[in-house]
Amino acid sequence: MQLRSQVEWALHVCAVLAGLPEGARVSTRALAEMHGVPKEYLSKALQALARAGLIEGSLGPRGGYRLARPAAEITFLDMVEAVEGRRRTFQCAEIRRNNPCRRADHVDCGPCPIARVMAKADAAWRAALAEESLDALVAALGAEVDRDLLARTAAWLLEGGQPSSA
Amino acid sequence: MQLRSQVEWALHVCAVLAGLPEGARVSTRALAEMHGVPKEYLSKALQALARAGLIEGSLGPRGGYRLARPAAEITFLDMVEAVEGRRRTFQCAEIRRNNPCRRADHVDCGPCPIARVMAKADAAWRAALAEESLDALVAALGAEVDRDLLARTAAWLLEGGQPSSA
DNA sequence: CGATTTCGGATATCCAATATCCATAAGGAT
DNA sequence: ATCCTTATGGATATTGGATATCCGAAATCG
Repeated sequence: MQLRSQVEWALHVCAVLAGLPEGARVSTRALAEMHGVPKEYLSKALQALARAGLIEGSLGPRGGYRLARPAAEITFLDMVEAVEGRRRTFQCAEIRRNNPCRRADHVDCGPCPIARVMAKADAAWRAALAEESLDALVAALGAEVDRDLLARTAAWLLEGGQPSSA
Repeated sequence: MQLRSQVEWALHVCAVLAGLPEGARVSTRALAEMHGVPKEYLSKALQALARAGLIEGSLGPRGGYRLARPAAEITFLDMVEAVEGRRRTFQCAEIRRNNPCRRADHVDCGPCPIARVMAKADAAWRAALAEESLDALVAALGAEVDRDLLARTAAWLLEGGQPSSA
């Protein structure tokens, strides 16, 4: 049970966007080059984030993506679910119904107790993700990462990154 | 991000075994018929549970599986990890290292803050699973499921289930 | 011995994740 | 107006893991 690699990309991209001056846009190409991932495929993750209302893109030269709302109002859960979807990690197939000892008219009293436990664990995972906001992440990065590197990276992104030929 | 269907099977199988008289064995065939799943494939899940020391199989006629230790000492986490493995749901690929703005000699101060958050959520999920024991599940089933159905199913299993031809 | 059952390797099948390509629409620069 | 840049979204490989089946070997029981 692995999260898609797109989730990791999305989280890093949002962290980058949140660390830039408000309203600044960055192109998919620059984001892809920065993280060393395929541009066309990263684009799908960005589209998912945009559909979820977390970021917004604009067309044309100097176009690109920026956050659609303040980083304080974006949680890890928002970002993960935007890319990964909201389906629970455990999907109950109700195999208890296959028991040949059941009468044809048997009715279950309630949801499968096994599924209930798994759903509780799933909820705990999502709750932990919902507790962490994007701006807290940016604060942590600001405290831990070399300031010069952050500044150079921001400048590089705002210039559009290296043209793909260089 | 979906758990394998084998996880669901394993949980149901353990619940069944825990509900039987101590030491009673049930064959893979009976378990597969009861749950309506392919015998040979279910067998793989049972082997994983056995490798993890949760159940133990025995060869020969009247052979089969039984719990390897008391249901009170088996948690959902034990069962899930036995089948699904212990790899974290989020695998950090360290894509921050791909940033072209980095100096060649750059050294990170600590683990990727993004991975830290994801690991915390993963830990919350596992903690929730570790809190639920197999015997609590059996108790819940005993309280919720029709007593007659439980008794009929147990008898059916101990008799080896329907021969596959019937 | 013969029937039953687990064990584990080999193999086939299926599907979602991964990855690429392209036509289209739209915005900015000149 | 025209050209370049960029996001959008559909179509289409490619890949790897999950799913599923088969079979020989070993062990056990009657």
